[in-house]
Formats: sequence, C-alpha cells, structure tokens
Amino acid sequence: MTKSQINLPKTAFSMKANLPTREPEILKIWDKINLYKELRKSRNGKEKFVLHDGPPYANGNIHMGTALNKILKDIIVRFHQMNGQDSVYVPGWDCHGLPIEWKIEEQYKKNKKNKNEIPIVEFRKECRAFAEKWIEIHKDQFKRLGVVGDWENYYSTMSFEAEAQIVRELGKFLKEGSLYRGFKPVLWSTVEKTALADAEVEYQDHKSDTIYASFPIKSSPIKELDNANVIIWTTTPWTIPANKALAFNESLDYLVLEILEDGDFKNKKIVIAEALLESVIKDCKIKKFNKIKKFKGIEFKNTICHHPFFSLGYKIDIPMLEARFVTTEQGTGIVHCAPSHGPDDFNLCLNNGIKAVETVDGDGKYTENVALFEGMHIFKSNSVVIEKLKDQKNLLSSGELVHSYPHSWRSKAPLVHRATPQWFISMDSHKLREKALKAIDETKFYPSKGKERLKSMIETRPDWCVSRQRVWGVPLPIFVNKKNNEILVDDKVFENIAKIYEKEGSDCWFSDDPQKFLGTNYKAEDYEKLSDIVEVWFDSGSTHSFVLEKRDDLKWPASMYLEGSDQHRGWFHSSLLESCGTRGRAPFESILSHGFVVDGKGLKMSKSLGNVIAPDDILKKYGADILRIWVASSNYAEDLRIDYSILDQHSESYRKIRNTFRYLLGNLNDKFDNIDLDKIEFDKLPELEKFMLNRIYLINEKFIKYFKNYDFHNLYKELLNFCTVDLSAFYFDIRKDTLYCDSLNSDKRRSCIKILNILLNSLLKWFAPILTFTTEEIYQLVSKKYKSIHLEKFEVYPKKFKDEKLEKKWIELIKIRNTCNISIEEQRSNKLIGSSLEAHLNLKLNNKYKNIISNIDLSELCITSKSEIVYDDKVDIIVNTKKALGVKCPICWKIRVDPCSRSNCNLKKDV
RNA sequence: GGGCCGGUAGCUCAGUUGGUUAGAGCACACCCUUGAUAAGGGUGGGGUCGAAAGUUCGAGUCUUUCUCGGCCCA
Repeated sequence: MTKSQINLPKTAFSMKANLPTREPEILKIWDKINLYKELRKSRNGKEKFVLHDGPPYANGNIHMGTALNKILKDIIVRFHQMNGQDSVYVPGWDCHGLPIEWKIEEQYKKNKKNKNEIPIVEFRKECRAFAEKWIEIHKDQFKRLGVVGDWENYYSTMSFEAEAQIVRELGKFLKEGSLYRGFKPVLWSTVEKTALADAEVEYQDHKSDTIYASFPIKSSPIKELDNANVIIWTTTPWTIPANKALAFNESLDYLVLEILEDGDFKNKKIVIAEALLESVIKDCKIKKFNKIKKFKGIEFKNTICHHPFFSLGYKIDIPMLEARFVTTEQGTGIVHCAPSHGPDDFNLCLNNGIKAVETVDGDGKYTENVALFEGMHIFKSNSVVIEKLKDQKNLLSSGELVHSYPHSWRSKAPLVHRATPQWFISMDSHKLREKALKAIDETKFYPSKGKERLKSMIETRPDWCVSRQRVWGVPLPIFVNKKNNEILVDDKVFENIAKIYEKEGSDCWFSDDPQKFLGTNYKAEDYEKLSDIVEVWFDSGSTHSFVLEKRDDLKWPASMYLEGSDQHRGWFHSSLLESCGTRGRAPFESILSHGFVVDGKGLKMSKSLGNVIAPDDILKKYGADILRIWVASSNYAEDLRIDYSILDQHSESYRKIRNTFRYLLGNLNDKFDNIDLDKIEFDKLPELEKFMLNRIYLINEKFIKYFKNYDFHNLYKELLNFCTVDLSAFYFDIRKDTLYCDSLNSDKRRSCIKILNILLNSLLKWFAPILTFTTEEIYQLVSKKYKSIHLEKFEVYPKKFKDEKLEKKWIELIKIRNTCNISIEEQRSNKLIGSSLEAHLNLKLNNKYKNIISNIDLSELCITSKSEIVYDDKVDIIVNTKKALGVKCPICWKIRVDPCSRSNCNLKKDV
C-alpha cells in the first residue's frame, strides 16, 4: 500500500459545517470563559474605540434590518479590538413611548379594563414590565447573531439613572432659556389624544370633503371688487369656523368674474386666480360668466373680507395677506387661513398680529371659542359647515377628494393640526442650528454622502417640540407659577428631582406630593406641575449623557454612531441637537449609516408581497456566519438585497473558505505552530514560499486599507479571492506533491508547513471579525495560546515579506502557467491526456522570459510530469502539449522513465 | 407631490481625471481527477453598463429627459 508511505491530510475539522447546531455550542464556550470580560482584560489601558449603540425599541421580534445593524456593529467592534484597541460595546434599548403604551392599552381593551380608571403609576409599571420582557428576548436574539458586548450591564432609557439624567439635560435647556412654551398647531391625533412626532406620522390615502366657499369682500382698494366674493377651496371644511385670514400670492394674476347662471351666485362677482379658471369652472359647473377684470395679486393689499358666517355672528374682519406658499397647483389661488390648524396659517397670521387660540380640544371637539359649534366633533362637522355655508349662500360647490393625508402610525386614524401649548427647544435663540452645522462639519461620515443629508435636515428643521401629552415617558420637570405664569428655573430643583428619580424612578412625579420635588424654597400651592412627558427622541438623544459620560469603561464623545440611513432624521439628528445644545459639540466622532434590507429584486419587504425573511429563518437554515458573510459582502452604502438564492451563493463561498481551512488543518494534522515571523529566514525559503509571503503581505496591506475605510465588501472579496485563486487553485494545488510525497524532514516540505502555519494564523485572524463562530471552532481545535481567537491581535508582517520584483516575476510565471493550462486543456479534450500529470510540455518562449524562468521548475509549477523550453524571439509564449512517456510513479504519480529522487520512491521495484 | 440616493454578467461587487475588445469571485456548462473526495483542478459561455437623446474624435464614466427601486419629507 503506497498510501501508508505518503503524508495524506488528516484533520478533525469536518467538511460539513452544520452551523445551526454548532454555533450555539460555541456560544456556550464564550459564556463559560466570559469572553466579554476577557476581552476587556486583554486590552486594559489601551486606546478606546467606543461604538455607541443606538437603542432599538424594546418591542417585537428583531427583523433583518436589526440583524444587519447589530452584525455590522459587531464586525466593526471586533476589527478594532483585534487591531489592539479596547473596543467596548454596550448595547442599549429605547423603552419609553407610544407604541408600548398602545400595547398595554390593547391588553386593557381585551380584558375590558378602562385605562382611565387605572392609576397612572400602575399603567406605567405595566409599560416598564413590557419593555423589560422584550429586552430579554432581544438580548438572546442578538447574542445568537454572534454579537459580543456587555449584555449584563446594558443600558436602557427607562433606567432610573437615565430618567434622572434626562431631567438634568432638560434643566440645562430650561436654564439657558432655549426651552420655551409655545402655542402652535401640531399634528394631533384625536384618537390617541396626543401630539405626534414626525416619525409617528404615516401618509395614506384619505377621502375628504372639498368645498369652494366664498368670502364676501367688505372693502377693497380695487373698485371692481366691491360686492365681489373671494373664492377659496379647502379639503377641511371644519376649519372654516376657525378662519382668521385669507392668503394670496402677489405675483399671480387674478380675475373678477360675473356669474350669469341661476343659483345662489346668480349675477354675483367672484375672484379667483387666472391660472385656475378652467379647473374652477369645471369643478363648480359654471357655464356662463363674464370676465370683468384682471389684476395682479399685489393689488389685493388692504382688502378686507367678511367671514362666510358673518350673518350668524362671525362679525370679525378677515384680512387678505400675502403669502408665498400660495400656488396654482390646486384650488383657487386664494387660501383660507385658520392659524390654529396649519403651520403655514399659523406663521402667516402670527406675522400679521393674529393670534391662534384653542379652537379644538384634545378629543377633537370645538371649544367655547367657536360660536355655533361648541362641543361638536370636528370630524362630524363638515356636513354642518357645508349646510350653513349653503344657507348663507356662500357655498359655490362641494365634492369629495381622495388624497394623501397624514395618519397616526398606531391607530391609523387621520390627524389634524391643532394649536396646543407645547414645549419647544429653539433652533436659533441660542444658536443651536449654527452649533449643530459646525459639529456636522467636524464629523467623519461613512459613506460621505451622509454628511449632506444630515446637514440639509438641520438647516431647514423647525424648533424641536419635546412635549407629549402621554404618560409612558420621563415627565417634563416643569413648574409654572400660578400668579405670573413664569416657569420655575432653579438648578437645585432640577437636581432634587434627578436625585429622587435616581432612587425611585420617575413614576412618583404622577403620584407624590409636588412639594417633594420643589424642596423647601417654593410652595407647591403657588405652582402648577406639568403633566406632559418628554418625547422619546429626547430620551434617546440623551443616551450619550447617561451612558457615554457616566460609565468609566466608555468615553465621550463616542468613536462612532452606526445606524440605518433613516436615523439621519432620528437618532443621529436628536443626539446631535441634544449634545450641541448642552455641550456645544456632537457626541460622536464619526457616523456610519447603512441602507435598508430589501428583497432579491430590490423591493422592500412586506407581508403583502410575501418577501419577508426573518433572521431566525436564516439562523435555522444557514447559521449566523452565513448571515454575517451576507453583511460583510454587501455594500451597506446602498440598500442590501437578500433572498434565499443570494444566501445560497454565500453558503457556497463559505464552503470554499471552510475547505481552505480544512486543507491547512489537514496538512498540519491539526497541529498549529505559531511562527515567529521576524525569525523566518526568508532567503532560505523556496521561491514559491517567498512569493506566498509576499502575497500575504500584500493582502494584509489591502486588508488594512479596506478596514480603515470600513469597506467590508471589498475586504471580504479580497480574502475570498485569496482563498480561491492564490491558495486553492495555485499554491495548495502545486504543493500537494511536496506535502504528500516529500519526507517529513525535507527542507522544502518544512518550508511549506511553515507557510501553512502562517496562512492558518493569518486567515483565522483576518476572518475572525466576520466568521466569528467558524474561526473560533478552528481556534479551539488547534490553539492553546488564548481562550479564544477573539482575544488575539492582528498579525504585523515584516517588511521583508514584500518583494515587488518577485511579485512582478511571478505574475509573468503565472501568465506562462495559464498558457500551459490552455494547451493542456486542448489535449485533454482531444483525449490525448487526462490528468495534467500525464502532460509533457514543450514551450517556445521569447528570450525575455529566460531570466524569469531560469531557476523555476515549470513541471512543478504546472503540475505536469515533464517540461522542455526552447527560446525564440519570434514568439511570445507558445506551448505544445504531448503525452508524457514512461510509467506512473506510485508515490508522486508523475509519469517517469527514471525513478524520482525521493528516497521512498519504489518505482524501480514496481517497474 | 418634493428632496436625496441608486440601477454594470444569474448573484455579490471592481471599473482612476471620459481613451484599445467592460473586469473579478461565485453560480452555470463541459472536461479531468478520485491522495482536500457531499471535496479539488482545467477550459468555456454569458453584459446594446435601466431607457432615450445630447456634448465629444471617443461615454459605463459628463448633461438632459424618462423609467424602476429605496430612504426622507409634505
């Protein structure tokens, strides 16, 4: 048996990965050795890299987007750790807010409980318990992805420390004076009875009543406007009772028409924009009319109208005001303004001395400020308004329209603009906008396009409304003096509240005696205690203050914030503003944003399309390392596609990588020898081994370059190509002869083994941040140095490995090799030969190759049995393949006429 | 509806300041091997670079329009 005479690979590392069952076992190992603690210990005192976790909302199972985010974070954290830094990752959760409140309310409804009969404190306890439950579930799901972090000491926005610090942060804004009480229309849900944040609004189609209503002109500088009627169009008839003004655009042309038809408007004059004439007469079915006058909008100045309900007691003047937001897209070119029910209306009226009042209460019912309608629900009043307009002969036409309209993301109920007292952080009073823009300039963005995106948002955003009329959140720590309406600003009070929260949490705000919070310097009876809570973006925007600043193991500012690109308007945004407002700079040094997970065709995942893949599906079928390959190999700057065929392809790549490791382990017989790279006697190595060291050096250069730019998909591709092209199809294939057939103590074989050790070590470390489980599986098999591969550091390769001359030479040799392969293939298809070892190469080479090939065994390079070269300057490379003559050596399988030089060759005997 | 980003082989991605016949790996096909063996090697096919128009001696690269997709906003 010749097999006993050669050294065949042998390893315990199985070809089949079986990741779904193997990975949980590796998790147990990490648990057992307390990997996180070991990681910290191993980099004690080293430069810190802090990737501050953007807290996911503690509600519902994780989806692909969450998995992508966590894996990407983990890959980066691990890269920095292996790069020698103390790379600390503290996961966190966002816990307050409406979605959880809604879940609890839903449970109440199911159990026929009435929320209003439950004490707030009890309700909040249930919210807290709900969030806690999901934190635990998320934790396991994230760990399963291979994410390493301080899972035991995670942070949450509902911890007592967090709630206390949020109070302190708000105190800073109050003290500065940039947190002010305003009275503004905000998007309001009459169902949830709360103002909604931008992020809580969804636009959906909605059917609205539309009206063309007329405002009789009371007085105007334009003679032809006497007794005329200004026509407006609106999709919210219920706002007519709150009307305070009309808006026109001074650059538009307007027409005065006389209507000649029977009906309420017979012989009446109406005013509309010329550009909208056709659509108005079509909508209002006007057939006969005269054009009386055409004039520029600017001439509207000083025109005063009556309210359409003038005769019903609405005796106020309705001025006509100039506004740029008036367009000719829809309507009549004149816009009705209710300052309590639209931001544009509000601002225009404010600039003209018309104040908004509370016209609609939180339930959606008109207040006492609205005559005739008090107590009526606005969503039921359209028909009444329309009826009254008709009675007053001020309704030109009415109809219906389906259009995009804001809705609550939770209840899906349509929203309205409603003027309410709210608390705002000013963007400009204390130069917050300016500071934030400067901070953006000082931040590094990956990809760079994120910078412009965030910048343009900060440039245009309005003041930050931080109050919410809900219960599950941090209470706004505000007392208002009952006598003079002044806000109490006193550091001692804020600190007192914070101290109380640190001890017992913020629930007590709702249940305990206000005097407890005021301390001894103020009397509770003199003050009104606010019951608003802080909007959740302020919570999460403050994480830097109660996580980064408070923990000794972290640093402020963070090295990096890393989230989906939607967070330019979310967490990146709120964190930037909070920090610039309180500390004058961003809480991060860099921002990395990633795209969204979409299906294989680039469409977003949705239940209705049936293209949703859950992380758990992938873990069960493929394992976390495959998912991590998907993350690493995708370009996160764009949207990331995923489906089962894409995952199948990545599984194939994984197998290639796994078999590369298996070849290494097999030939090393699972005995890893940690080679001291500096002690390698470079000059004594065969040239192929030198070339491989050169290649390793070059790959590592690229590896560092890609890693520094967080360019993982190119980094992964580089490593994968190295495995397939340089190793599997080249070095491994060529060196099988040496490894299998040479004696164990031959110099050549030992040199090769040295390289295999270096390769194993290099590949393990290069791949460790991505293939966390597989590299650990191998490490556990071969190394006794540390408890885990993840405690290792990246290798530093001696400069002497780099040899540009050698690189150039071998590129030429590979070119010759490729030409030989084409020739071999030709004879293979001619059925002259099968294996390349049956080939005898005859080369005709240009003299320029003479130097290059002089010390090279071409048969070895091309894995053939024989090769002959002649030189001819008339050609470049010409190869002719013949069938090798002789007998197959039972050891090396070469076709030979003489026995080979190996001592164990028994060709002679066999012949 | 508006703003921003993107569309290069079946898949994941390269493609410098516009310059020969657009590249790589995987997948696929065929062949070889059976001493990495549910492995390994070799060869090969495959792209009107989302579409159209324009600028240019020359466009995947620049301009415009359109289209599809994603995010954000209204």
